[in-house]
Amino acid sequence: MKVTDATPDQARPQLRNAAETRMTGQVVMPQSEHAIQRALDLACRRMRGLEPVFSQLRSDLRELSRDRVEISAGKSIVAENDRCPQIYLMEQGWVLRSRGLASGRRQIVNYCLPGDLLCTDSLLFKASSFDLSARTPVTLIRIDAPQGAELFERYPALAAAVAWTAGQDESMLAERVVSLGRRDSLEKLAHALCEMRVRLGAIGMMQGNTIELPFNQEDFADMLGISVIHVNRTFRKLFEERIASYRKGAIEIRDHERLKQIGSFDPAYLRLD
Amino acid sequence: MKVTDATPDQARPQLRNAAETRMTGQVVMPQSEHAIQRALDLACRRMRGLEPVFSQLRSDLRELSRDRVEISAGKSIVAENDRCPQIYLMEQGWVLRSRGLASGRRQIVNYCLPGDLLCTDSLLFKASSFDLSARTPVTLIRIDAPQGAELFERYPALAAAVAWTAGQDESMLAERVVSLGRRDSLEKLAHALCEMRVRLGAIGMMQGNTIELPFNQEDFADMLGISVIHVNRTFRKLFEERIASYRKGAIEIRDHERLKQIGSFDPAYLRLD
DNA sequence: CGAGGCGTTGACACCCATCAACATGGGTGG
DNA sequence: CCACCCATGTTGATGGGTGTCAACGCCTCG
Repeated sequence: MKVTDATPDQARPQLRNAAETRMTGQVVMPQSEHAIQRALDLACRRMRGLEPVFSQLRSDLRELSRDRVEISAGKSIVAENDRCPQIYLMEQGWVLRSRGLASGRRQIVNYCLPGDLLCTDSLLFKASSFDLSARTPVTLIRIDAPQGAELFERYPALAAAVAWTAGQDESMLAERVVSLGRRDSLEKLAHALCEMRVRLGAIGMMQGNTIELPFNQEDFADMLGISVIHVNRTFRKLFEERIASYRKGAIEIRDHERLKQIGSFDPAYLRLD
Repeated sequence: MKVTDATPDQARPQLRNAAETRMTGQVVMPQSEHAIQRALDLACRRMRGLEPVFSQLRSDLRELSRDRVEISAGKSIVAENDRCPQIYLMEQGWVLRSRGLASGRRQIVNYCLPGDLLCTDSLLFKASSFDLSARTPVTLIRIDAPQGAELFERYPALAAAVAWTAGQDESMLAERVVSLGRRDSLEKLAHALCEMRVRLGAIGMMQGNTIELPFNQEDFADMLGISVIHVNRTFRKLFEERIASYRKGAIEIRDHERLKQIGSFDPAYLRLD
């Protein structure tokens, strides 16, 4: 299901009834200056190095922003091999990019957080080779950016932000390749937790030393490339060593230094400074 | 060692003596219209979808291209945590991007071929978190592109090419994440061979059904995240099934259909069409 | 109260890493 | 021309990390 098919008209009521929401999984809401402002602030926090064009970027995104879309948890935003004709700025929630294999296996490629640009590859390529879906209720701001060359000629600041996003994503994926290829399960988990701590911290979503997140152990399994049961064993090991403790919806980091050490974590690849 | 430290002056003789070459690992050569033309042709072959700006891209790259650098096999082009102040257009050879871990393990993140843009992230970020090194003798065309916002304002076509490269790299890395996370060794190897077949074919480097490449079995191990010995066993399995045969420096694909099927290979992610 | 999602634990099997030994071949130096 | 070395490939034995299967407990929600 593609979000963009849903509501071309903007005269629609702001909230539908619950039944309709459940069926379509989406609600369209009007533009909101406050929401755009907040998401833009988060986006700019991630993109140090683009400061010179921040004001231009803000005005570009304001000019191109359309309505907001609210997607209920579990719904797909863009399906594999599907075309997503525009980009989104994330306002709230967690989004997963994943691929399902014929054998039933699944691999989570990365996760997106408030302030991230979604579907940036739609501006350059035909179709997405991955599924993009809402892990929690998600709110997106629809951005009507022109595709291909026109984007780069007319909106250089936005183009820079798109390129920056692609570059940051590439850097994070490269690090994930290292984890999946050459770290054992304990190292993988430790590294992933360190990454979450920094990414969430950068957008003000850390609650002290606890990571609040909508991942169950199966999500960790599909992200780290190991089995659910082994995720459980690995969390237990971290718990026994008093390094971190898992409970449904939250992970408490007790010994951050050892966690960094186990995961050989160096935050440079996150490109946050 | 950074290539760029070597030869600020362009008055240097075209070829140094062999001893000097062996020491520094690099030779600087003058600009060559023919070389640029050839590399540009290969680059444009990869970037369908940017056709509208090809002529602009060609003139941008011609304007910004400086001398050529020849790097001998095994030398590092950019080291981990090092700064690479410019980008390169690959003319010849194979380049590996990899990361070494403290434990001695190594992970190859991706490989670059003629026509690829190198170090594109240097235009946006401070330092590289990976090592970039020549697997064969490599020839690069140095491109003096401005960094950050200036690039997007003054050279939109080149900026588009940089973004396109980042997007394509990201897509390939996402696919590698799937392989490393959720495919067993036979599937990983089959998928990697299919990918090589298509990528080399796209730039005219396939010799019929044989892939000529500078990878030994240890390189495959570090790319696929398995051990050397298991690479050997896996190649033997492919050989026994008459699907592919490995010999030093070349791999012959005998049954391409089964190879694609085993690796669940779909070339869409390569973004070549 | 039942059902289903999620977490936990144990038993067992298998994929793959590790270690060791040997084969092969190309390059180097005598 | 030969002896030697080193990189690379090949094969077997063994063990460990991890996957798979099964069962059970807890909690939430309808």
